[in-house]
Amino acid sequence: MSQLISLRERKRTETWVALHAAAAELTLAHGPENVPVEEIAARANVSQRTFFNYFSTKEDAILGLQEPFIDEVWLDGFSVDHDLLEQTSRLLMAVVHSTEGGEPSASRRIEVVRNYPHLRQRRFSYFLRVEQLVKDAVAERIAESPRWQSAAGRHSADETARMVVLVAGAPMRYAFQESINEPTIDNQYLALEGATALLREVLEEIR
Amino acid sequence: MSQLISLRERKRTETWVALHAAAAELTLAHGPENVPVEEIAARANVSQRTFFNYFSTKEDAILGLQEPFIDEVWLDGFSVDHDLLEQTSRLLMAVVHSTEGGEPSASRRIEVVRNYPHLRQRRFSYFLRVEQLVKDAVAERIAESPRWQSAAGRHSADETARMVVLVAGAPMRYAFQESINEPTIDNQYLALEGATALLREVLEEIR
DNA sequence: GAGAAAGATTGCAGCCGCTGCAAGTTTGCA
DNA sequence: TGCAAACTTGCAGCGGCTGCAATCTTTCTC
Repeated sequence: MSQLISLRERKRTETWVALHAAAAELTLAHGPENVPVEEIAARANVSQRTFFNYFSTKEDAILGLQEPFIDEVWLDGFSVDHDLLEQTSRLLMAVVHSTEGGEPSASRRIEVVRNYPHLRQRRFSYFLRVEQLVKDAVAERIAESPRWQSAAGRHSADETARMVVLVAGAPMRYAFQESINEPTIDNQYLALEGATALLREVLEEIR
Repeated sequence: MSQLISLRERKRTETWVALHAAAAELTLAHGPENVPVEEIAARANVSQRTFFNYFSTKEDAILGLQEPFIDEVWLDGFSVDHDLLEQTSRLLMAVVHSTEGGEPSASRRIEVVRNYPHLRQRRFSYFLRVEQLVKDAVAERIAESPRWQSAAGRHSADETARMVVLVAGAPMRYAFQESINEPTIDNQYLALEGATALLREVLEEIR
């Protein structure tokens, strides 16, 4: 009864973490090009073959990326009729935050991403998958909302949701970049606050 | 006097085109995984080694990507005081359009991108570089504009420009996706028109 | 128009990321 | 305790990509 999760499962996440940590640390020390997968695996006490059972790519290991998912809980207070922009923005952030893992790895990841543009790109293209996931969730809600059915007119829920996510994603992209440029801002949520405000200002001004 | 460009230069772009064409065609025929670089090079009558003198990556060759740049001409009518959103959007499109080359390769590229998600991601991350380029151009203009100096208040020109590009980039990302989903729309400019309109509607509704 | 300089192409040898397979080991469950 | 499912591992191999040094082609200069 003490073990809510099986030994197997525990072991698995353990080596996952070990591999990610090893990959990130070695990368920070020597640069991604100078760190063979073999070395990463060795540092985590597994074979090279096992490494590729956990990550399909060396870059994924360095960044500690895993399949994004949406926890139903995050959708609890979610209403498309109120502050849709900010809510969607937060939902995006929640997904990224959960799959990227908070913990000490956060600052490590930021430093990695800051130093190596190639990895930055990888992270952004990971964000694309997240956006798609969120888009589907939002589209579903919009489709159910009476308000949007009349309002959005000739556009489908999916089309509208896609655009909403694109706009709502802007603060998050911005926050990504901000955390790269502004090392002192560790907490990306902070950057996100500022970005959302800035977004509103820009939209106001652009009108 | 007949040769405004040197023979060397002509030859170079010739084999560039040949390589890109070979890569794209073979990919459409057999899928990117089943097309070794050796085969692409052979079809373009060059050695494999030469291939890598032209493209740093097989994927780049398939998509025909090259370093993005901003032609000064495109900035002629550009004013940050009027329709900034649409103008920036068009600037983004101009850059992408010029570097991706119009010609017959356009429809080929769309098909490639539609069929292979991995290449789609590559194209998107290419778009990131374009955005950064455009951001710098816009930031410069904003910095010079009296209107923005008073308006944007506590944000720097660079910050503001970054956000503007992010929002203005939304229709373009949307158009990318649209051209993927809606095969009949060959001309991405058309998709862009619709996307910009949709963006305005969404912004209106979201308020 | 000859010869030097600059640029492009090529083969070769080799590193390393990544994969499929088949055998071995560990964990979960009845 | 014994079987099934999950996980690890070694091995052999493909193929993308690189540096290097030799050769060939275009351009420049006088």
